[in-house]
Amino acid sequence: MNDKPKGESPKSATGATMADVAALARVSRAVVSRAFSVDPRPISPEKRERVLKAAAQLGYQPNLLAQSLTTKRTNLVAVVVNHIHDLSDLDLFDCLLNAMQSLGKQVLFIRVNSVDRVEQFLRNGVAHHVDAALVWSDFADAATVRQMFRSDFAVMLNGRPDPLSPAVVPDSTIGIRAAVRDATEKGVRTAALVTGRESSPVEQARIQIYLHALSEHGVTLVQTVRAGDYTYQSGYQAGASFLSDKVPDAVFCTSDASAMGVLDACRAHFPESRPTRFRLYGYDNLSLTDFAAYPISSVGYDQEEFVEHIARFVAEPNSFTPGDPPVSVPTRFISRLTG
Amino acid sequence: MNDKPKGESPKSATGATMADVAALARVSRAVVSRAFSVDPRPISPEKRERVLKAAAQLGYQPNLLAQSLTTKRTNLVAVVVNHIHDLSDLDLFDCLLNAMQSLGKQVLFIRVNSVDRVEQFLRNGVAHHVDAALVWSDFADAATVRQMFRSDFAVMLNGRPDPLSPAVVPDSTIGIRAAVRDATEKGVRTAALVTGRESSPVEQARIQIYLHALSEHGVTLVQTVRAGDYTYQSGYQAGASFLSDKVPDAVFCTSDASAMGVLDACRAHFPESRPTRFRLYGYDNLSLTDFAAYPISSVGYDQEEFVEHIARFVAEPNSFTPGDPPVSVPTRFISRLTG
DNA sequence: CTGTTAGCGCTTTCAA
DNA sequence: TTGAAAGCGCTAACAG
Repeated sequence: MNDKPKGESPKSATGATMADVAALARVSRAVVSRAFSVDPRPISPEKRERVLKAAAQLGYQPNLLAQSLTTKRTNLVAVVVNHIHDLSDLDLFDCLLNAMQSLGKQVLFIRVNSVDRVEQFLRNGVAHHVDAALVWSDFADAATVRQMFRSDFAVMLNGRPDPLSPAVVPDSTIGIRAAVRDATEKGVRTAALVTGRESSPVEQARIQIYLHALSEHGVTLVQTVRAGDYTYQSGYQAGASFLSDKVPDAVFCTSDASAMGVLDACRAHFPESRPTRFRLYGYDNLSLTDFAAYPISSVGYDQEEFVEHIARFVAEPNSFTPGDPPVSVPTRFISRLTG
Repeated sequence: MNDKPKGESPKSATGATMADVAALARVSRAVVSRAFSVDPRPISPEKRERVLKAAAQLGYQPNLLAQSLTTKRTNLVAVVVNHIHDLSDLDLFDCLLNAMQSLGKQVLFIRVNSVDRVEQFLRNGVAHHVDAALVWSDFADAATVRQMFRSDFAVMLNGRPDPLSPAVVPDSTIGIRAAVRDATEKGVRTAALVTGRESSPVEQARIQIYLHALSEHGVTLVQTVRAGDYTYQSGYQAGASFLSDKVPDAVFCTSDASAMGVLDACRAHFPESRPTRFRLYGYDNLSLTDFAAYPISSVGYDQEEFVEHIARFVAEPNSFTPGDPPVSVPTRFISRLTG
């Protein structure tokens, strides 16, 4: 109890500052700094004790913004997305948020649904000072991201790898091949492919893998339907293609959302719980495919595992060496009623 | 083109600073500050021109962290949630993110799925310095939030209003009454209520409104099923209650997710596309209820409108005066196949 | 309109 | 081990 701190009085509006604590504990500000430092710094136990006590008394909180001015580290991580409409995002982001927070990072969500927004963020915001940027949005390549955020550390998750940045990508090959194999084992000989937004590199790659897997297993691709984007609605429209007499043995969709649309479009005409005229395969393994109404066979990866890789890169940036190949997370085939 | 800036050379690692620009443009740092200020400050057009040009040349970006050290404003807004599992979140957060960014704010997502996490955030992070906290999580009251974030500006969206903080709440009454009225008009006399996590004040209030609306319309509540939380799975389990011969005329669920579960549970036994033995009403008006498989009559509010109110509070904190009542956003009833 | 001068709250040499 | 002092990058009076 120091009844007369000699520094200026704590301004409750702003919160107590280091100077207030230093005055109360009768030490220098430097000592306060050391007392709060995470890595060991020279300080006598008694003084540390005094400081901590004084801090508690004043309700002192180190100002991390001020801190970051000198340390150049903000404990902020940016998550850059096109939007968060996609159902698949929900499952992932909760997991991600949790992981980042466990690392002591706080997550800045940045939505860039068009390229012209990029400019806006260059002007605006604290975003420049994040420790790392986790990039889902495919609006930009790694180079752009690295300059957009002053951070030199971007983790690419948008299928646009870059030798200078770490990347994590699901390895669709395994899962898709398993799906196609499953189909052939059930007698599928012809197939249709329902694709999403083809400007996305991820989608491009996925399509190639399907094409390859199909030909590899001797399945003839008789039809390709561009469904516009990964939405239910686009899938529903695409579904109209499969109502005629002449339908392929199987329909592969590059997203579960589209597959759900296809399924419902068929149900609108033939009220079975699954399309009996063809087998249906989705992609993403949305938690929704566990709902009874959408028992869609799908391809997915372990999101915890995916996020773990990201977290590792964030926690130990040095675990990445320029030139390292993208980390790949295996996918697997999940069989459900439609497949 | 100044071929010899007289200040220190720009350190490309950190990025150019105000001093670099000032040197290049041959003005004082204060002038640079003014040139970049949003609100009008005295500066001659020529000098502003020179500064902007120099800045462009150097790729200078004002450091908003440093800025906030003096201005006490960070342009950061915290969104505090329990988690982002709920399907209803998806629709809302994208909208919110967009709105905040339009205001030039960046959004910090903070996930506090348990009360003990609060402590962690008190120690950690930049969160203390946000300009505003938008609170969905019901883990804490306004007072706690106000001290958790040093910000004195919290917007309560969790149904825990506080005289000192603005709040926005959906006015469930309108929509729920409309739903019940719709039911009675269709001959409903008895009803069951499927409830969610009752520790949530929002849920508590919602239940009361249902009870009131039911009795008001002369509908007898014959059964209440606690479905645990707002999930499909809990709804599915609850659905078992409605498979016997003796079922109520209508089942009201306090969330669409539960209603979807109830619907599928019934379908598992009676393969109609809607439960023919009772009418089914949900709540939230999830975009999923527009999917053909879940044509659930529901109660919802206009999310754009909801978010607009929030945005207004953030943009003009003074539009709130302590003691003001919560802003309420009307809900409406959306009739679909099941209702 | 402009430049000078203090800070904002904290970290980090560098002597003591 | 400690404290003084010099910044980090920027804003905000205050004279001129």
